[in-house]
Amino acid sequence: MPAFNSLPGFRDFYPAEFAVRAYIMGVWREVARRYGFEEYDGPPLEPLELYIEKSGEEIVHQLYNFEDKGGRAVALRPEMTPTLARMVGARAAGMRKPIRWFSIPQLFRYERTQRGRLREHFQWNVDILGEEDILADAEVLAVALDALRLFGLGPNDVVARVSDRRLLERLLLHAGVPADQLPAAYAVIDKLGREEEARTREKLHKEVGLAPTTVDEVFGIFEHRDFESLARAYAGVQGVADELARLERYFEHLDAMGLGDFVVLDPTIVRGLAYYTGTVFEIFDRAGEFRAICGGGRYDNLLRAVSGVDLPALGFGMGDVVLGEILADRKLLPPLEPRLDYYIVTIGESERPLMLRVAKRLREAGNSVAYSLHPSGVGRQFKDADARGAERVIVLGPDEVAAGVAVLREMRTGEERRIPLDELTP
RNA sequence: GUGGGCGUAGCUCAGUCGGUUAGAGCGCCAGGUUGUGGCCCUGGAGGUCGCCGGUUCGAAUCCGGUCGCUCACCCCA
Repeated sequence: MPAFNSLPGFRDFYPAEFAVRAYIMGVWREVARRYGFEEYDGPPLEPLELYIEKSGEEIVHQLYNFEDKGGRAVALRPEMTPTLARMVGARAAGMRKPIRWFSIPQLFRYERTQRGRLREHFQWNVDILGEEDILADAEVLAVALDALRLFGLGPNDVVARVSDRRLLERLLLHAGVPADQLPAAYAVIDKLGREEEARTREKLHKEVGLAPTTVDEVFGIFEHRDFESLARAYAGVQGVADELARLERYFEHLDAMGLGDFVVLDPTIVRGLAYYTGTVFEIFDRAGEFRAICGGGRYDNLLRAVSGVDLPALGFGMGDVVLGEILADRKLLPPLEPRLDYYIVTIGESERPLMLRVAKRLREAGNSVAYSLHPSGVGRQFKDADARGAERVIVLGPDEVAAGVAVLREMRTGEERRIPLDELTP
């Protein structure tokens, strides 16, 4: 038994696990690049106030927070958006809009671990700041969906459920929910689908203070799951027609990007975070086996709250834990074995200086090269080459050196040929 | 915070109506094979059976406690 283990909810990344992590992050970076996003990062430790300001005191219970030696209340970042808002807010005046940034921070939260939830994870954050047009909303969702496509997940595997808090606000007000009870109502509605309807009804009544008839009205909203139905029922309500029209454009944009099959309208999606103000979405596996893969939306007021700069913004977070589980479950992780371009086998110790010169030359040309670090039998060296995934083996022995050549073996086919030594050495 | 399940080799697990020295497969190391990998054969290293205590002539096995992992609930960025 080892004397120490990693802390609960924290992962060791042995090479096999690190290869998965690197693959996932590689796809994230590639898709961000394709959409023209720039990478940034911030401090993993931030002032505790940065999170309390936005989400309330109770969030402290899920934070890794402590007082530093200078007496500051600090916290390990539980999410990236406040840091982003702080950074952009500080320099917003001089930055060309819209700002398209992404980051892959490691985030922390102190919670009981369970499937898909650890105490740390890496989360791909993609955000657009300084753009009000609904095309920005579609663009952000497209980035998330395109990444999932590149991982090999199609519209039969995953679905983005989309809604808009502005629309829901109009509908809830119409149903009779008091304006000052909207945040509480959002919090309860966010649970729909995760708990029984009777319980949600009870909470709306007892915790939000809605009359039973109002609760019925609220549930009436969620019986409509498409534009036509919503429009028929509520088009006459103040503002609803405009909100529906904007959401329809959102869907049209995604359709034009070839992503229409991934997206459905779902008025019950509100997201747990308090700061969302417009479109909101969550991406799930269609089978419903896993937690949400990705969630995001528009938060037009957060920058003003954090930095005093008024800048519309939106974005999403996609974690590596749930995504990794789904990719493993669907067998979509590519082979991630170690590999080498060359392995150099020597017959005797006298060839080792030549071996090192050859390796230097090959490495300078960009190849990965390895060899035994101690004298060893030829058979053993070949075993080592095979185990390390060498594509080619170069054999250096007295016969070859005397003839001024080396043997080059293609490990996949077993084909061997002799090549002049001066093609391998400076 | 609540409840269920599980802790035996690096990994996956067997072994538990208490009974010599705790096993297998895979992996690892080495040899068979100082000039050619995968397959095969042989050998080896590697365990305080999670920990503490109790019952007993005797505990991996039974009992109590504890820690850890895990699943679900709660919560959820």
